[in-house]
Amino acid sequence: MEHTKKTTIHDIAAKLNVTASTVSRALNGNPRISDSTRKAVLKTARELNYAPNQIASALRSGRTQLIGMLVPTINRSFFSSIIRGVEEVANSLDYRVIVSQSNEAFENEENAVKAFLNARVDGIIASIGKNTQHFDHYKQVLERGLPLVLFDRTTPQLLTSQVVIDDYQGAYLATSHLIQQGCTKIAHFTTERKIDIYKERYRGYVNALEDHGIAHNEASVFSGNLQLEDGRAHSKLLLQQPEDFDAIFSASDYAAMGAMQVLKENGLKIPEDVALVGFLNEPFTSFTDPPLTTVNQFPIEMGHTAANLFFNALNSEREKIVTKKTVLQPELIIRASSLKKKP
Amino acid sequence: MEHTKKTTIHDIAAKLNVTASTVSRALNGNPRISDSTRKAVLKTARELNYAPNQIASALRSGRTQLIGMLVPTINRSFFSSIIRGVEEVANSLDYRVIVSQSNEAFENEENAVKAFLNARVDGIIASIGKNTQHFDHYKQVLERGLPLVLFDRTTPQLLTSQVVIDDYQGAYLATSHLIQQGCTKIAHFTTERKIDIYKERYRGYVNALEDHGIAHNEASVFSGNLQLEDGRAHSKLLLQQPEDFDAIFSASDYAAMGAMQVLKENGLKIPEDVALVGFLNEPFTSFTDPPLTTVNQFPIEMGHTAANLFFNALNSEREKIVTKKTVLQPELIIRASSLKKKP
DNA sequence: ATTATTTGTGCAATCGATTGCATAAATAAT
DNA sequence: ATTATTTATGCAATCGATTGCACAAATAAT
Repeated sequence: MEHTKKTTIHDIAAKLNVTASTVSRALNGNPRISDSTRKAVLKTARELNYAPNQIASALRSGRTQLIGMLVPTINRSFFSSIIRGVEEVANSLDYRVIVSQSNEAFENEENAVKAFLNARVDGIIASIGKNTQHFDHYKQVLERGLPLVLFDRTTPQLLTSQVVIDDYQGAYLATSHLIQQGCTKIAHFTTERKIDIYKERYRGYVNALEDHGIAHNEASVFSGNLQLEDGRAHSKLLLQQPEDFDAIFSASDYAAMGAMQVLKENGLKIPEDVALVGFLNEPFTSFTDPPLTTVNQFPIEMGHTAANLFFNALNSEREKIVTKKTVLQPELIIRASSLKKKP
Repeated sequence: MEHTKKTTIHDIAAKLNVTASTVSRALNGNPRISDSTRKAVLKTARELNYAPNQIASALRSGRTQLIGMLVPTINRSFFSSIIRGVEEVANSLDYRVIVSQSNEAFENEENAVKAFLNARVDGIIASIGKNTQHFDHYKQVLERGLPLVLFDRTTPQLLTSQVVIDDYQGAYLATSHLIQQGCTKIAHFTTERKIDIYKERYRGYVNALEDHGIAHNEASVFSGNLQLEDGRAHSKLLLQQPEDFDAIFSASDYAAMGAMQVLKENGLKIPEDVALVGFLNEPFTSFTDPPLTTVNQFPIEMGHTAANLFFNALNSEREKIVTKKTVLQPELIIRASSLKKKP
């Protein structure tokens, strides 16, 4: 099969009896090209169905129009929505997004960043893995003068732009809501992991209790991996404890779901006997019975913000890169699992 | 800030008093290089922290190690899982994946393919949008001799490798299962859209009924957009109809979920009064009450398969590209929503 | 010992677009 | 009419790696 040979600026140049330089300048809007030449070039380019070879352009100019995007897991709603958000902004500016996943493995994370650098991406947008040991690979990115934007899972050890949601505020809203619904004995599911976001949620929970004059009892806080099974296990313990409880605020929707299952299995009514609030607005939360109250993190908007920060950094003078930490406000989505009073 | 200048093969060459050609050959395992030189080159490369400039390599060799991947929507579990699957295989072979989404808009689809070609990807893996008007943009890909793999939403109009699941079989399994559970009046939710996969599911439904000697009644088939609201609407109609029904097989989990809601709102018990089966194994299906029986499409495996077909095409002689249609077998995941008899 | 073959490197062109510098032609200034 | 300036284009190097061809040195064959 005869492959359509791709047209280059040289083909256009030959047809018009000018040089490739002239064509290149005409196509790039260089003002030193006469109107007549420019029009002729554009016309011929269209006729020959010219498409620029971005690889050649990238080699010469040093800009590939590629963004490397690293997430722990591609097929988790939160992350895929962020990718979506980044893609939307990037594509509108004629940038493309390369995705890689770390699967929470430090080695994968290092390799992905290296691969991005070898592919000569113009910068990186990433969420740090749970098992990250150090940040040397990210520092290399910064040393090369490339924009680096961290989202959701960030670190103060890197001086670079970041986007997070206000986890404290989300937890505070969630807990306050439960209190407003008349709950006073509110358990909390969290994790030991040293990731800031969970500490912040814990802090929001504690502060909301205190601000409403409720003594916070450390026996009501359960630590695990925040998966469905953890939520189930914590709930069983709760049921065995002598202390009563009338609500659970879980730092993850999955663990909240585990709680919902166990509570229902034990004949407890939600929200009448126990009110339930999760975190993250996983897609399934609107389909549980009852639907689960949760905290929306606006992942698509987070993606937009990350992309905007990226392009800010990209377009600023290297010396003047403004590193900016953007904190998005979460939203409490109130559903039946916590709604004891009719509003 | 001083940016670490990237080392090139010329730096290595200079240090060893050889030429760049020799270095290039040594690094690429060309057999015409002596062992001693090769070792020296590798050693120096390591010392200088050399990383190849893939852009330069791509320009010369014509291979970018990039795969363009086009999906309708990035943040839908099915598609993000396929992306995940493709990414896993691609990364293990040192290829990177660029993702774009069409949002089901034909124009976006065309633009994405063009952008991929301009970025000089080595090939494309795509799922056709619902509103695709023609396939010229895909034909261009093939004319350039680039591998093109279609998954899930494919078309016989393009002679290229494809991966689909056996929708007919999935529907047949689902319907047969309902019959085995004792159901005889089984409604079906489908869509008018001219996409093969839904026709196949419809066919599987009808054939399963006939094979079990159950007359198929067109009044039990409801057509819509297969979203939650459609499922709700269809179910309300079903309840108003004089004919009785004891099961619903929905071609989508969302519509099945809508049915579950309406049935429960009307005091019907699932599965005792009406058994329910969906399709796609959306993540939420295991969290509904009762959990929803559905058909698993193995999206990650589908991504693996798509990637493998891609690399097969890439590595075969252009003249001999074997276009292969792979049909994956789906799995019926039986959950409480359809389990009337204890097994 | 002479010719043929193999082995290891170098030379230089190439991939396609970009860009600093030079230069011819056209226009403006004196 | 001559010089200065502007305008439009060409020349050639460059980005970094790859590769066909040439060629000297080393080894094998006669």
